[in-house]
Amino acid sequence: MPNQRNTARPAGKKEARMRQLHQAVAQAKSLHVREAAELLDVSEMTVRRDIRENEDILQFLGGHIVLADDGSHRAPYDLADAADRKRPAKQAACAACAPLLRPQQTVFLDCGTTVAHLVDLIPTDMDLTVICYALNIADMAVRRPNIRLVMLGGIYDGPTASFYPVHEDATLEAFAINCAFMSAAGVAPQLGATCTTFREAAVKRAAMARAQTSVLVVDRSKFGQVAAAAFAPLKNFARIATEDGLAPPETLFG
Amino acid sequence: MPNQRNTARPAGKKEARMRQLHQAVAQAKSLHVREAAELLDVSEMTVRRDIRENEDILQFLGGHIVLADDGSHRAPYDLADAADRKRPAKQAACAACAPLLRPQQTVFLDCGTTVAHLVDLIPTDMDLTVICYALNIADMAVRRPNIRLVMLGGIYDGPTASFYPVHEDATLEAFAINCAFMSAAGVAPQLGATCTTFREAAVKRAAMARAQTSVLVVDRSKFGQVAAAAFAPLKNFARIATEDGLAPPETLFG
DNA sequence: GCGGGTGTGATAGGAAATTAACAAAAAAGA
DNA sequence: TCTTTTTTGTTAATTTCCTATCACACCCGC
Repeated sequence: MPNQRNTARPAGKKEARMRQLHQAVAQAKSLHVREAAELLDVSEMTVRRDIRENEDILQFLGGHIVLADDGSHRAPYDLADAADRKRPAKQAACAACAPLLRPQQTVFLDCGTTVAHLVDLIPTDMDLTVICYALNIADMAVRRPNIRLVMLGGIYDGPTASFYPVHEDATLEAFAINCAFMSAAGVAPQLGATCTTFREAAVKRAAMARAQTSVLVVDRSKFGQVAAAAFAPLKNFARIATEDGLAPPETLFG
Repeated sequence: MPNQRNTARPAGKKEARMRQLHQAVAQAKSLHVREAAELLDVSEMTVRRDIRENEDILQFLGGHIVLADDGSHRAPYDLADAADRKRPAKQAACAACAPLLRPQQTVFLDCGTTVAHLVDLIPTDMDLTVICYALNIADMAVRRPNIRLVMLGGIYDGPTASFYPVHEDATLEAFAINCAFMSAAGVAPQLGATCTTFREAAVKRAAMARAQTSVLVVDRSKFGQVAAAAFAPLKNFARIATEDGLAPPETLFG
């Protein structure tokens, strides 16, 4: 299986085209096939083929190319990441922890594409307060009239589509969080849950500190991975949700 | 002028349909004509006609209905408001104050659809720090790699698509604003610039307090109007930008 | 009840987009 | 170098969308 490369990326013309296309579409919000073809200097047919092979990244909408899936991943520009992302697994993990949602509760939703799927699983008649700091999450939550949305502001970071506080942020202190749904770039037995940047870790820790319960939502491909910034030992999570369902952290890693 | 009703609204079948359609599209982000037709229980042809008459609200994109103008006004759900909005005037007002932008500056962009057009007028090679608290502004600014975006967080308010702080917000205090581009619901000689809610006024005042210069960006239809919350006398603005260009506040209202 | 107007539905023509199939070109491997 | 495989371009056929036109139903004023 030659598609098992998650680190080095030996170019590949297709991938380069998709990357450029994705950036152009993200910027313009929609691009006509014809324009895309001459931008990439290939035939219209090739553009169609490229997009069909990455249907979960870009999509056709009547001759125009748009971001797929309500642009819920407008954030992860990198197609290497985009390609290895397993959306079904992430959705399944979210489905596993959706039953934890209770009406009138306040929940924290972490950044990334994983917990974003949780928004779709909130019943349309369940009143809920959602606290987030990622733009893709906010974008989705805003469409739900039954959700009271609270956003933590700060400086925008493109790769995570999130805002990071410039000082200490007092917003979180105004809320008591019933359940924090956290994502992670890596999950390992000793190092616990890790993410890529330290300021991201700081926000995560702040949220978990104010949460009654924390749930880690990851697909199993994150197991054994380690990223630069550790933000919580596994003991701090009441449950870990994966595509295989909810499990207490002790039962993982033997 | 029978379109001067901003409170009572005597139904109108078309208007009711558009309202429902707009809500459905805002929620689903895109809706096929066929689905829309059976949702409204009218013919496909009627849906097309409805949308063509309100092209600045909803738009066709190859058989699918999407929010017009990149969803930059995802906020103002109310079609009565949406109908009276004059986009060209607002764009012209923004064009008038675009020359005030300087590289490396920090600017504040107020909420609403008016100053949103200013984002489109920022040259793609001009590095700029933009501070905002409205989701539609953030949505647009994020697409520009040359913009450093700062967002003020808080509780989301649907009608203005903005976030209002839960406590005092320390974020603004970390920045020095070169120019604040403000919007208003009304502009009147004695009462100055007014907006609809008091918490909106509070944010506006806080921003202007930290700004070297403030510019009021409005179309002339706002002149003589008065809303509930006054946030600044006209003297506090260095310039007022309308579709007729930039003018000092003294020259208006004789 | 009788026109005039408006709003709505149905049909057909043309334009555009999507698909499929095949040929040419490029890349990879032996 | 030659073959094999992959990738790309072209063309044609099919489907889909868009527009225009006409016909019918409804509402109002007279």
